[in-house]
Amino acid sequence: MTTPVVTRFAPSPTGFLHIGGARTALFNWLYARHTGGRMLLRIEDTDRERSTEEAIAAILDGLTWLGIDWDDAPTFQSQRAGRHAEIAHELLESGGAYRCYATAEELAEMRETAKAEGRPPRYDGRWRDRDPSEAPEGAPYVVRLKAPQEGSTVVRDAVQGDVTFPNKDLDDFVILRSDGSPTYMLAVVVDDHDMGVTHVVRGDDHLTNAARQTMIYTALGWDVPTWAHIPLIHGPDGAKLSKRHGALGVEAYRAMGYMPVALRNYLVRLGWSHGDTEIFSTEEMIEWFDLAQIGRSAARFDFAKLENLNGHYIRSSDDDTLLETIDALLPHLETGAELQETLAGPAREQLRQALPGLKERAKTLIDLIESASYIWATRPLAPDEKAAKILDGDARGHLAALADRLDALADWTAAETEAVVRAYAEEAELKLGKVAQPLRCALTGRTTSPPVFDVLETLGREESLARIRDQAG
RNA sequence: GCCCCCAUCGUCUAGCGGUCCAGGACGCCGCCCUCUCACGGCGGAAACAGGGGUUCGAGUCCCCUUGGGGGUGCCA
Repeated sequence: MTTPVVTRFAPSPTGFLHIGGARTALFNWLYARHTGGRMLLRIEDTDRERSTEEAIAAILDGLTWLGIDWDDAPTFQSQRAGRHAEIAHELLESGGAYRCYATAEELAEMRETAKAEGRPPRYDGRWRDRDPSEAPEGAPYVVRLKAPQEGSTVVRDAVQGDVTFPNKDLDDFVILRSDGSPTYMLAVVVDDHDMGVTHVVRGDDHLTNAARQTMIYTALGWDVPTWAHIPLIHGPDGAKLSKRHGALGVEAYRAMGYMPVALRNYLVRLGWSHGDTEIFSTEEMIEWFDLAQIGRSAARFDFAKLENLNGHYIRSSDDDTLLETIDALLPHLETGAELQETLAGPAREQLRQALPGLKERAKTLIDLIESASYIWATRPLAPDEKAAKILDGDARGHLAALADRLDALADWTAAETEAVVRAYAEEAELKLGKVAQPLRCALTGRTTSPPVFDVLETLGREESLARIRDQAG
């Protein structure tokens, strides 16, 4: 009989759910679902200064959007401070911890001397073995763990293997602050233990903490959970992910038009693999996910691949699903309200019908919406804004020049137009398609690029417009 | 500084001692399909960081170097 797996995702609500956190949550979720266990959610709001309600909402919203759910109500670490302190005092009584009266100045000095002497900056244990009677009367104190000084602590990690830390490198860290509040180190251990967490799946940056936490578990006589420290996600340049890169909240990805399935699929392949498989359904992910296949090296975030995946999911979504996805996205877009209104009318049906043709070339939902904008564009278009939206500045100029040439032909045919367009494109060293597409589509009566009418209208080419319409039948 | 981790195409990765003159995917480049773009199809360039070992045999195991990253708080 094996204990059912309990994982947890424990974000600190000091910002949004960033991409790394999202993947950590995903891995925890997949592992729990794979094993038939549970995934719990714990909000680590111990740092009252930096924790905000908005951040909590953003995190829950982000998880939900990604399709990650959790079992039971979320635990709020801040509400468990009493329990944390209780354990700290237990440790104090059992001799596993001690009171330290060193002041901030002393600590700073300690660090500086250590640095100057080329030693690692660690607490020197000055109160470790001192008699409590020596304590300054009524002075504030912190509680430090009486960490073993000899030997080593081994973190048995499901991803990293056994990682050994010499105990002499780990000092007597603080577990209870002078104001009686617990530090992260203590709080995590107590919470994970109380919540019955069996597997701690989190970022690589916590590996050293795992050693310290192991010490707490040991001092308490508790079972150490299975660790799984997953490699971090880096920016495209290999440096730690920052705002500069993709360390945006997941809501930013939503706003950029990425579908949750696509982001999830992208994320799961960052650091984890199942042979050569690239596309996973949710069921497949759950079925195949395992800690053993998680890689050990950091991965770089690559927008191009995400985009490709997104395009894949847009193409393979059926029209109704796509429509629903767009509906869900609209509230999160700046111009969404307007569009929502539009799509409540007949434009909705037009959009649905245009979708099969449109979705073939869209990389994001934003692309999709923009390429469909001819449906609800107000006519005649305001020259500068709307036209620019449809064609960029250069293309617009080229189109005008092209229209000039076409007008110069007395009675042009599709073939002639083709020739003129080709010649022009060659002279202007243009990608043929960019300029020619709208015209050619119009000539053949294709509607894949309806903007041509709008553009010609905008350019005031009434004559050209009439001809094209004629030609197109 | 000290401790820890990592290291296969530009990127994500497969590879768990021989079947690897290293496979897939994205991106890139050609060609095909085609009224354009896209989709799709076909093909191509592109990697085991370097050096020592171990072994009959190393991308795969060990060590060193180099290069990345993380940690080193009364933050989490």
